[in-house]
Amino acid sequence: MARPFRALQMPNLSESIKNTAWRQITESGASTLSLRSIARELGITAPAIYNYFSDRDALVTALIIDAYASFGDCQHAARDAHPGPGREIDRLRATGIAYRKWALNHPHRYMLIFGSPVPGYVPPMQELLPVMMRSLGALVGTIAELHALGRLDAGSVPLPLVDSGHRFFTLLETADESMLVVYAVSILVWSRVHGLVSLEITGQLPQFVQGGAALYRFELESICRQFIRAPEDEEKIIP
Amino acid sequence: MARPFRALQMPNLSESIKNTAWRQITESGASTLSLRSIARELGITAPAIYNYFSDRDALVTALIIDAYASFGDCQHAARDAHPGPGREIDRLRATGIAYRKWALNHPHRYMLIFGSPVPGYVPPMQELLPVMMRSLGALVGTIAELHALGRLDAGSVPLPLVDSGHRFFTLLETADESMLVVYAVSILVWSRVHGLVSLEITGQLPQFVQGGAALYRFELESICRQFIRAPEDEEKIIP
DNA sequence: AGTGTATATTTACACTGTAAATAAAATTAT
DNA sequence: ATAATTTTATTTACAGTGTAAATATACACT
Repeated sequence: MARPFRALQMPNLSESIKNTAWRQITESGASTLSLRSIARELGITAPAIYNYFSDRDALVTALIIDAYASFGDCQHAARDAHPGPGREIDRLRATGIAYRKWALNHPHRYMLIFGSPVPGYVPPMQELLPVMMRSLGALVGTIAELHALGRLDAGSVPLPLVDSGHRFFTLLETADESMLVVYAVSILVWSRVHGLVSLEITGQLPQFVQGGAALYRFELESICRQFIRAPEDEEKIIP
Repeated sequence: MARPFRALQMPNLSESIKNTAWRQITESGASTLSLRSIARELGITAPAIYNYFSDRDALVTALIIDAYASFGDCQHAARDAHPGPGREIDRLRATGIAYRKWALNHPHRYMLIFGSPVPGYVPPMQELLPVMMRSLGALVGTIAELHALGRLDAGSVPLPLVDSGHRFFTLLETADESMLVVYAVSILVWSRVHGLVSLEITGQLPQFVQGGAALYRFELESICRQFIRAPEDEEKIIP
């Protein structure tokens, strides 16, 4: 007996595989992910998965892409909740708060995309870079808005040395030189929220501090204080 | 045939096991660590390791403790390279530079202790906390010195809410209330260097920036600028 | 109807951690 | 010196993993 006709019971098996994979990941961590256990839970055999994902790594990559999409959606939603001119700082704060919130809600997904994810898995960057860029686009975009308004105080931040041949360079929508300072500041901001959030998620912060929320808010305000200068109020000065 | 007499050839097998484990980790990552491959490389059988480490997790824990010791030694050596009063900021900078240097020299060890280490491994915090505290003691100590000199500008940093029953509380050498602000600032500083270093190590920074050194130096200076105020120069003001 | 392709199965192999029983070497006690 | 004991390694075994190969069936198209 081979291939009992299940085609009507499991319409899109590819999605089902990813779903149960997520379930197992959020339940017992990304480390115990196993093709056999996924197949067992779905009532199929393990090699059947190879029709949908050529590899275990291919499945992990698909999961990572989904995670980036979910993360990016949250980031953009938070930013777009404060539209209009004059509310750039609100947008920056909102993306910051949403960053930690999403990470705490999906700690395994966060570690899957921003930490060292899975044993032996090396992320295919050329495939992940687009979704990664898009997910961080909410932050970068807001920083760019502040820069355009002349309200970005980057200090003497070292500019990224991006060579034109680098693949990343082609992904910049507006690749003009003035954007480099935006990317430098974005990276610094990203690294700061990532540092605090990753320590909190991996359980190394609660050993010291209960309630990472207050510490995180303080850090967000420090970031705003360092990189944002007050509006120029040109009407008041010029006349 | 059982137990060929090898006792003279392998004096301290426990150390040899850890050494080859480190070799395999630095060679192909902490994920591909395998008791069997360690045994194979040492010319013994896999179950023999169980005489020295009750578990695979026990071996990983031993490795983590060693990594903390190595990291802590570097941190303290960097700090102690600038002794004497009036050089507190040099000590802070030195520990910061040494932090990144050690992490880049031992990326797998860094991820082993500060990232999500190994599949299915949950770190026994009550065992790791002492070495962890000691390794971060160089930073905390320097921050405490600055605080004692009245040069710490903590702003309105939220204080850690440590309950007296918490095990961490008993580990503080000087558990007076005034130290809480020192710990809060230390955590913030730690999270910032960790954020940048972990992004760089996991290969997510080079996609954007080549040369994380300049960015890291900028971040260290930002940290100093935020948390350290100029010395009071009492001789100049009072008379 | 017949053919072809997609999808699943079975089987198999090389790996992993680890438990149990066993045996020899090393140490200690008599 | 001989006997008993402990330490340290062995072999064997089991359950689990990813994945390659061959096979067989359901479905779609000609």
